Amino acid sequence: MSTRRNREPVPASQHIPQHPPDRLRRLPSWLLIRLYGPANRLVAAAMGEPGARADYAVLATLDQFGALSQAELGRRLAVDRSDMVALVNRLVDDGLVSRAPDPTDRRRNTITITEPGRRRLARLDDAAQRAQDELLAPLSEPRRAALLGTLQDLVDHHRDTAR
Amino acid sequence: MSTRRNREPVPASQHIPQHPPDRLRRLPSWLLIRLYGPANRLVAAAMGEPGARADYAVLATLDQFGALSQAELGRRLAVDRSDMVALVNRLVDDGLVSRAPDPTDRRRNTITITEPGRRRLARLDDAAQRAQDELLAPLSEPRRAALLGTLQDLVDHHRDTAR
DNA sequence: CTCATCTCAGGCTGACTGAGATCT
DNA sequence: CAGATCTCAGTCGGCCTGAGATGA
Repeated sequence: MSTRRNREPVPASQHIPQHPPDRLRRLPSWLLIRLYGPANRLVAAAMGEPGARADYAVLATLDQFGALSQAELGRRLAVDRSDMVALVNRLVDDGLVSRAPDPTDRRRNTITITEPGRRRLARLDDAAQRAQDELLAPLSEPRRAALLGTLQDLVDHHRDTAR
Repeated sequence: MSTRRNREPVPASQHIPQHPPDRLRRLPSWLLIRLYGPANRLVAAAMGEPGARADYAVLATLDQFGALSQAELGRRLAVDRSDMVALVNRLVDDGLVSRAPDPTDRRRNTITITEPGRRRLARLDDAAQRAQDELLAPLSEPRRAALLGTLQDLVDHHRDTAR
């Protein structure tokens, strides 16, 4: 086990890049967790307003699948039922979706995307794409494609497993 | 723009897998953010105690680089200076590291790994490896290697960029 | 009766900010 | 003086639990 006690010469000003230990650099879980921050920051910055990432997820889901209940939105996005209430509240207040009781099952709220919601979705699409370019900047096209496929397989595998 | 209004036949009990929209499935940032949870859970479960992941990171860093200041620990691990205080406090209380003022620069605390700390590090090494196997379960060896290299490049690229 | 849905209230953690004291 | 370090206090968002009301 490599326990070096040598004191490296430590310069006064410490703004040279400082590497993490090899153990962590070789740990996929650590790298994934470590990338959460940058991914989050870049997307948030590209989209402007706070909470826009969650808006984007809901609007994209409604655009593709049509009107859904809050519970199904939560299942598709892995968002807690409890947080979905507040999220949909905000979207309704902003006029991006509408909420109406489902006539066929009166427990449910049917959430529908509105015209302003679609316009916002289109703008957020652009922001999302810009963020990807920054996030993946050091990667060639083939490596981006390989990464995408691998991440999809991991998410699929842990969709049920998780929780 | 694909706005389908067709009501899919919705069975009463909804425990069939529900996919996220294609927009998100093709978004590396979303996939990365989405994998934070599973990665975190698996590592935490394998390591047992809560906070063990952070312990592991600090102990691995001290083992490889020798005694470091809290600030440099924070830089190498991308942990906030403020959170590092509480983290080191806990490690000191558990006897896994020792904290002493640096004689050459009295602003700094020199953090050193202890013998019990090294034993805990070895145990956490095993737990970390087990967690990787679960996390990467659906991937072949070559794909795991490719993923590792890609994630390393991304982390390296955003080490300075981030923040 | 069981189960699903929506809602609210609240806890917990990780990431972060601001400010102050100390020291180089 | 500027800048680095350590510490505390506190905010904010994501994630999660529990419980109640309503309805299938």
